[in-house]
Amino acid sequence: MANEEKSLNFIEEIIEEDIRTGKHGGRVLTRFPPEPNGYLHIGHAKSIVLNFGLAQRYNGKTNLRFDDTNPVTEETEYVESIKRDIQWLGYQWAEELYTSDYFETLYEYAIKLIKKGLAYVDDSSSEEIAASKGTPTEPGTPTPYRNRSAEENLRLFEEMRAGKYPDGAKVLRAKIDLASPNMHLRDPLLYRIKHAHHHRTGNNWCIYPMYDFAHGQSDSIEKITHSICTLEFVPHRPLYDWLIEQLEIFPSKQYEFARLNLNYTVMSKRKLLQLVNEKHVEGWDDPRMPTISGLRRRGYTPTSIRNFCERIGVAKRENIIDVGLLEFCIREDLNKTAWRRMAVLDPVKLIITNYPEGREETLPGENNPEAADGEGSRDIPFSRELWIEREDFMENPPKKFFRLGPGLMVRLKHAYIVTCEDFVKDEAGNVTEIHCSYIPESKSGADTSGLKVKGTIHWVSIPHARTVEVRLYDRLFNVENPAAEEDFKKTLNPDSLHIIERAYVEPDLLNAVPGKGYQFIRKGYFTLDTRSTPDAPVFNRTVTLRDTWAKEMQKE
RNA sequence: UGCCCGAUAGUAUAAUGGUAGUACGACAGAUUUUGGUUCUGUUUGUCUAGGUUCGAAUCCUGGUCGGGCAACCA
Repeated sequence: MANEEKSLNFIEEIIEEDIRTGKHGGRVLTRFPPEPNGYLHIGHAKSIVLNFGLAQRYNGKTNLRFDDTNPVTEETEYVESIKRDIQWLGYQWAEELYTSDYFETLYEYAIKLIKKGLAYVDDSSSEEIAASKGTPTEPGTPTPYRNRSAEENLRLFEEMRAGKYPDGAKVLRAKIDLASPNMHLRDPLLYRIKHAHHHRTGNNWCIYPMYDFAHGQSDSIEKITHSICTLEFVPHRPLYDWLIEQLEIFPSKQYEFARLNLNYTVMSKRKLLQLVNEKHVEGWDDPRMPTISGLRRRGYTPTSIRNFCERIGVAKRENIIDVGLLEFCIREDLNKTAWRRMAVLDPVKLIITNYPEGREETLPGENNPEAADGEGSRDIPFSRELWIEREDFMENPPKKFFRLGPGLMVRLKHAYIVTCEDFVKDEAGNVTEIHCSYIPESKSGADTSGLKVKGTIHWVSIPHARTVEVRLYDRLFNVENPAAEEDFKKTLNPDSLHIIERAYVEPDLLNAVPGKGYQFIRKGYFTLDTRSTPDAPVFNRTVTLRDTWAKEMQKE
């Protein structure tokens, strides 16, 4: 199995073939080209891992290029968040570039096209142009401006740049084929007028290139060898190639893969922005969001996200990945790295009747049972009165219930075996106290009792307990594919956030380090929230533990 | 009904004319001081109809189904 090679995805095959045939001298240069108009999400992570991963694998490099050709939606805040997220994922770009750096070159390219008679200024309105493009089954018709001379086009285009015309008055279009079966070849728009402030070029420009006249050209300027994008750009490829050919510039090639879709969430920036703007979530980094910053705040690790992106594969077929796979990846990582701690989220009091009042013990608890050396241990205070989880006691337990109930015996993790002898209920019928006796010879690490118990439960000593806030998250949407709904917001899960204001934790948890994952034994993985303070600690639940018992109970 | 892309277990993804495999899930069992982890086993698949071939998931043709394309968005 060690010599079994990992199979290649179709892009790796293309690259290996290119290297084999000596294309570009074996050079591999990819790019990650986000538009700075929103935060990166897990779908971008797939693209990042693909682009940067390919470069790493084939001894190449990856540029970070902000595709900032639409000044009205783009902001510096997004630039910063994008850079932070990429680095957090563990990648470093070769160069930080902006399409806006190429505005002058792009303008010259446009001039060249005009001079070749391959572009013209069109005075038609947006509606007129749309109408004249025809339909997929009917060819388009030329507008009255299609046959302007190169000289006139040159003059008009220069005037556009000079600011002589208002927004929408004129556009520059490529002159290709109004009857093309590919709508993108029906004289696509190249430049439009926007008297808008640009986050980098300020007010230097009032004309801005369209995606199709910017992306491929930028790839070419940077000498990108493999320009990898998502499937919706497949029909753009002939235009991508046409422009590079007519401009006679470096022949970058575009390859398309299927974007990531995850069930029970939405992935479009527009929809995510809507959730943020309409306050359905706390912000772009809300732990329920599929954004990189949301996942980070939730407690996901870069390793887990990278593993996820590698496991899902790369192909051209539409897909919807089960969010369970993402959860598997974070559990897999955290299981190996998270330190174990005890926390009681829904407390009920347990009194050890034969344990002397006022007596205390300090018990050792290994930090990480998955590590060979346990990664050391912390001290856990133990006493006569403990908080335990309410669900760990049942008045009338079913046969396979390996926890507490009248007469039942369990081990208190890292401590003693106790037997339940009695319990107290209030007038409403709620259990308020559970009375147990402990077996002194059963102390963890020095057990001479010879007893074997099926269940082990976690606990927190009441006099030593610290109080923290705990936030439990569930999926944001109740349906698998919210985007397919008429109104996706109607399928928001109203219970996606459950706040426990007072949970009891062992004292050492106050030493928790931001960014580190902790396993609350038997409850799940948690991490400090970014809004947590030493005076008011807040923990986010990253993911629950697998719970076969809960599944068993659900069957009945 | 113009053009383009795609179709392999529940979900993804391999097999590049020669044994349909892997991961996650599901199910069963073993281990376990976390009903966690780990380990073992089981289950489920080539959209369809033809054709080429000794042999087809793979090549060809027709069909079916899914997705995309007619923003002064990217």
